[in-house]
Amino acid sequence: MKTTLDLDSAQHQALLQCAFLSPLSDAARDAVMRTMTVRGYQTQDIVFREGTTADTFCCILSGLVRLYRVNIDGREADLGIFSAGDVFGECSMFLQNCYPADAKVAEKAVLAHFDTAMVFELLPKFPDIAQAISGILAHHLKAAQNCIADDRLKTAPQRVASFLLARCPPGSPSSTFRLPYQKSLLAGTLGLAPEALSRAFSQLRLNGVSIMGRNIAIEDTEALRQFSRSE
Amino acid sequence: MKTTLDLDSAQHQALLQCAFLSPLSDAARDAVMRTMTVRGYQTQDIVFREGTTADTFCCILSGLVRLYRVNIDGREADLGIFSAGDVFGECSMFLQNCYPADAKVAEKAVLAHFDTAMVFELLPKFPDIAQAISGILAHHLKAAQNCIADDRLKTAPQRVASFLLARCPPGSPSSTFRLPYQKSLLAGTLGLAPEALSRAFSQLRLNGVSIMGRNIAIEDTEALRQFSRSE
DNA sequence: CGCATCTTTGAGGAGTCTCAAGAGAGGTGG
DNA sequence: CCACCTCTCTTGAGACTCCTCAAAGATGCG
Repeated sequence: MKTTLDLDSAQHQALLQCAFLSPLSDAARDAVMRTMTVRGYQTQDIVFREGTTADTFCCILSGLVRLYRVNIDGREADLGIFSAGDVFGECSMFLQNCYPADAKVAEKAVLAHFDTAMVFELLPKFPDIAQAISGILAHHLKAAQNCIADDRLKTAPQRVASFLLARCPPGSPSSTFRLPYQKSLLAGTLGLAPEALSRAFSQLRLNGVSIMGRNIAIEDTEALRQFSRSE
Repeated sequence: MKTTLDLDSAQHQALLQCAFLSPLSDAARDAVMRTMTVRGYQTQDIVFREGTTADTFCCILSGLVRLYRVNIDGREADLGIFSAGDVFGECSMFLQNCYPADAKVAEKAVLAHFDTAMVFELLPKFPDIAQAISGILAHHLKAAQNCIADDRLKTAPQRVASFLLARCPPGSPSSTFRLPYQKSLLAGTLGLAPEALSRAFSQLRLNGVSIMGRNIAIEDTEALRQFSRSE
């Protein structure tokens, strides 16, 4: 394990509890950790670009990374935002070592890189590695399908409501929390222009949602859930 | 291998060349084939429903299957259409044995079912099985990401153009072929109302595409590719 | 405290959906 | 072989959602 940075305890925890490492046996974890490099990034740094050779895939130890596609005109479509403990870029391992999208740092980050080729070599010896990666892929796939379904079936305020409900503790009748990142980023992941997100929030005020800067208070989660499904 | 139906040679070929079985070693293939059941379906038959327990995942031997999500109002959003040789429902194996969408037969089909629990048991013994499934998941994920990006960056005519170009032999300056299924199904997979697809086709006539029923002729693939990326 | 960045609001327009009606294709039976 | 029926597809008109551009108002950082 080669680290060019000292990790704090939260970063260590993110690493060991991520969906890639946490299900592994000790032997498999040791083996993949030997292919690992840790690197720090500044906001706006490019982690990788679509179509380039995939040498590594990443686990986020801290910070935020945005995955997106770019148009020929330079317009961008967000595929997801990843935060501490998330794994991304792993699918390149099964796509001819080619990244299927761009990844850019959205907030100063520390990333653990695993060597794609070396981990691939380990698959036959440690069956639990492929299983862990399958689990990650399945969750990413389900998230992408959720995104497609929401884009096609829900209006902007309904999508925002779904997003907010996903970060309420399940079962609680009301909830208060802070948005995990700035609103323009959130707008992107929901497939909206920033102005549309702003207007969606205004409309949610009528449904018992208070917005003060990044702080959100939801009066009645059950009523909001109702709204998020049909108006 | 338990078959309740006789398979023709095309169905046999679809089975053996599918992304699940074709990369496997003989021993692994034999093992998973022992968990297999083959069943015939009529159009509109439900293969499985979102949220139900996933006993099996499927390989299509012939026919068409539509994967979609349903709204509380009954509105549907298509996640994909699968045809002979395609595998679907495999992600349930890593999602607590729970299907993430509905699957319905769109055209009279014969499906090979693999037992989810039994195949899962085989993963430690045959590492290539998890690897094959990872490959399928990665391709499904990339397709879903393509879908999100196209929905957000392209207009209806551009999405239709992309779809048509994807079924032209690569490198050919012009091309003629038949749509793989009826237009209302195609509209669904592109996230369009049937009327919008019809209007998109009208507009593509101005870009050198002839439409006669299901038969398509593309005059200049390169020009159409240009159009599909930016207007 | 001042500046840069992010967010909100307004107005206008592009794109797609819905509903409704007409045209076409494909299959069935006389 | 043709008339008929059904199903699919096309066309039109109007409404709605969301985007774009522009400017004003917050927010946060040095």
